Amino acid sequence: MQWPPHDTYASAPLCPSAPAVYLDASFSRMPMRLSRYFLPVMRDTPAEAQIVSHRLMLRAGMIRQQAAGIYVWLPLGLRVLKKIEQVVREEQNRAGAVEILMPTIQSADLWRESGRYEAYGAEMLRIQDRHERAMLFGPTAEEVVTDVFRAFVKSYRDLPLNLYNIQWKFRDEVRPRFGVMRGREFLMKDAYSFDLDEAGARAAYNRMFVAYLNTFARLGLKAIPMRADTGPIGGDLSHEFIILAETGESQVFCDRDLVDMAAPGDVDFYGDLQPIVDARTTLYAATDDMHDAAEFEKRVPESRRLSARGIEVGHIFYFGEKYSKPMKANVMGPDGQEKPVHMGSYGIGVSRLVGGVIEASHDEAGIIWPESIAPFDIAVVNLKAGDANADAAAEQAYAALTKAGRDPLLDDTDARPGTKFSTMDLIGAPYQLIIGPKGLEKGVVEIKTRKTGAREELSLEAALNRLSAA
RNA sequence: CGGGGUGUAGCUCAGCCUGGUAGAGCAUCAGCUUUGGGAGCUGAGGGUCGCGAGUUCGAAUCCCGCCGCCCCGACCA
Repeated sequence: MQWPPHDTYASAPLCPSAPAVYLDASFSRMPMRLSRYFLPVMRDTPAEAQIVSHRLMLRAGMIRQQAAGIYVWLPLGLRVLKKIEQVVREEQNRAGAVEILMPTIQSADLWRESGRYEAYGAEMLRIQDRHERAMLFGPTAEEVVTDVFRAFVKSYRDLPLNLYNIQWKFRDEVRPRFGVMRGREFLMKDAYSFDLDEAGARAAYNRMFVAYLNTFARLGLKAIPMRADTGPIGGDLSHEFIILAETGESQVFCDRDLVDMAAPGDVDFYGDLQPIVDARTTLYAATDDMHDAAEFEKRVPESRRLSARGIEVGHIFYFGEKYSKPMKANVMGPDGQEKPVHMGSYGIGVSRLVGGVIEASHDEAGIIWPESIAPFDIAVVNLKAGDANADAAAEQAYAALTKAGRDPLLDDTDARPGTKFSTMDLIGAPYQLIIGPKGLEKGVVEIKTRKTGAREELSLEAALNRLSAA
């Protein structure tokens, strides 16, 4: 096939209707008009979906199941996924972690070194390449990152180091369910810290702990760190971050005071983070497998005892020399002695969070996105496409909001008003700017706040000022 | 992996028990009428009834095998 000359691409806009300024690979801003978009919403609820996030993601045209626990991400879902990914990335970077990208397909040999090739059960998807070499679709990446580390880092002077990646993983769950909340293929942020000793590792752990608080807060979630099982390693350095939702997978118990504890926000990640961590780990909080009813009642006054369902959205873990020792990831210490590096790993289920956010934020009509990750932040609804006044006002609004750096979706289709309202409520943009001929005759448009349902009539100019400023 | 379901039009489902030419609503397309919270009328298109092998004159329906998907449990980011 003959490819067009390169400058054909260079000169042609990727989408004829979209000025170059629209293009943004991070999806942080990509205004769209519905007539040119792909938004296959469904009125009926597919029978296979049981929980609300799964139902709403299917109905809103965010995903399509391709096989059990494996999904196609449709445009609307992909936008949210990318926006969550970007929030996670920014907070990892802020906490000093450095992004890499590791392969999805890994060599079995690495896993034999750590001993996990045999230890990992049927959840690991084992595959063979054409040379009959044993490969696998990575369920996690400790081995790969340890291999990277040992190849390049030899001295304590290069520590601390935290490498993370955001990559698709595969775990061949016996029973995938809850849509993307427990798929087999899932997008995960996994970070790996490397330190000279346990004290250094604890500081690394605290940085991720705080980064997680900030990350989930930016996603509009109240995430509570709960002590998790540390397994054979022991110690107190493992926490699951749990969001509360009625459909949560596990029962959790905690002190109510933890629920509304504010995120730390701007902190010095290389200062002392221990007080921040302590403030959130001294109060009682446990998942059912770690729960101690007697201790719960002893430590938490009855009025503050909270028993609820929770969804795990993050997990941080210190595991010391578990991988560095068998894989010989050693560093030279200041004392001239070579020793295995101390490691920790820190996961966030990025694709799971899409479902998790919906579980935590929806109503009968559909999804209610937090502004930070909404696929579109403003839905501009032209109630009567084809009406000259409505068209002009809607186009003006769309252009102004785009220019103001917002991320609007313009519904310029000729569907009926009721259909438009239902669709926009379903896909959950935080604000709807409703423009119709009747309002324009009176000189007003309407702003509807999705979360509260509050509507306000005001002039187009005032509406644009308000929505541009946010 | 144990237990229980289910598979019929894009979606939700009826028909299966008791075998006899494939159905409804929504969606799609055309036309007309409508137009501020999922419109109405008329017409049209759309299905190897999951796959395979049986029984039978005849199978969506009965028998056997396989596969997919869902739910409960165990397991899990």
